[in-house]
Amino acid sequence: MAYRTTERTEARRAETHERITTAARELIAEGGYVAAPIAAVADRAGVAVGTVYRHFPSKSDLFAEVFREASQHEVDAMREAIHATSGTAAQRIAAGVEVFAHRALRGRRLAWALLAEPVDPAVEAERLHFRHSYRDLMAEVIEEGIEAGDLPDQDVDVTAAALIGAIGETMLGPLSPTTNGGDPEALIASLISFCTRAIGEEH
Amino acid sequence: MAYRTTERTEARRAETHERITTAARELIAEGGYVAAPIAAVADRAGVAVGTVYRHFPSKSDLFAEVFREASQHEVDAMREAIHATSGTAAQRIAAGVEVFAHRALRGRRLAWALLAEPVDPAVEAERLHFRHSYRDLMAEVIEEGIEAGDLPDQDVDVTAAALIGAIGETMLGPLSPTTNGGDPEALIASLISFCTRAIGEEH
DNA sequence: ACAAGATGTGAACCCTGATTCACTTCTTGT
DNA sequence: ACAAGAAGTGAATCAGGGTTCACATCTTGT
Repeated sequence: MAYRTTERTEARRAETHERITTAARELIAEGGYVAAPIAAVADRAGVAVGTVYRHFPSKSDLFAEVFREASQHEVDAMREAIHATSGTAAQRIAAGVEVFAHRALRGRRLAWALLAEPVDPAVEAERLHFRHSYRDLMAEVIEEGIEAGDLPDQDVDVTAAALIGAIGETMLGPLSPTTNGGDPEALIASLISFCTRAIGEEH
Repeated sequence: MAYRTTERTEARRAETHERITTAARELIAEGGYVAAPIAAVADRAGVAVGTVYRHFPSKSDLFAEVFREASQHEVDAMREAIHATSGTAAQRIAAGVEVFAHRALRGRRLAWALLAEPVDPAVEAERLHFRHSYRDLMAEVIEEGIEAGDLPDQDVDVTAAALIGAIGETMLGPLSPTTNGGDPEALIASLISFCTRAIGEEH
């Protein structure tokens, strides 16, 4: 063989790869999926269209990866907040919601894209996956709350799913690119009250 | 003028119009939006493609109308269930959820399309509109519950939004064309418990 | 320096599905 | 019966992006 990729070459390849995903993420964060056709991504990344296809078999794959990375970030942040908090289930969930909501508000457009914007099925599948990750976070806390005797018995999975739905829907208002107005902080406080009641914690 | 549309002609036109919307709704109910390109709609309705465009300025308009009619149906059903029920706020909301969930389960594919399937912006706008209708139903009941002293004071709009999110997300599981399994009745019961706790009704 | 393989290029291609429009057919009023 | 307007037709057109591929350039091992 007259060629074997060396470390430096692989690093260069990885860098191009990342330039592409970064470009895609930025475009989505600015204008959503419609604002990110392959040509625009390539342009922003400073490569040719064909290069994108040297790194990703299809547009779906590229966006699935971008989506996955961004979502994982958010899930990790929420997990960290929950794990860093000790106290009742309601307090821990409150911490998670707080972090989720604030991060979402800071990067509204991207949050909206991750949360609700229409996407093609491959990406939708990723979305589903991460919704489940969020549910799992909630379920874990609730489970522990029940075992500790702080929460009444309940179908943990339903409660977790419903909480995630509640959080998502409530945040949709302030996040939506069309709508806007109202005090986000008050809304977050109300949302946390809702969650506290919903898991059945006495106050 | 040598021509003035008469009643019979207008009726015929209305009938064609309806044949088209019905065909579109049926196709969506069977395979979602992707299963309903204009050509397929025209075919099922027994008209030519061009005829569709004599009745609707664009595909978006056609689908917006179909979506609107179908959604209005569902909202009306829920409203009726709520108004037909007397009792505490939780009982009335339970009745609404019950009806919503059962109707959705009966027409899963259509419900999924109305609730969550990716659509173009014009239709998405309709979706937003009807989400608000649902919220308003919830808000009304909660408001009355607070006034009657059955419910603790709370931000009615947030609670209403969160409830709708919770219901939607929870139903997504059984409705999703991909996923399936579990006992829907048990899930609905758990969902109603969740809603009852979430509005803060003592039990 | 040369061969072989890897990476980069971007104009051309293609596919899908919405939309148009010249033409036919049907209705109505005289 | 005829003119005028409305409704219906469907092949042809168009548009927008994703995807390809023949070619150029760069890297590595001998």
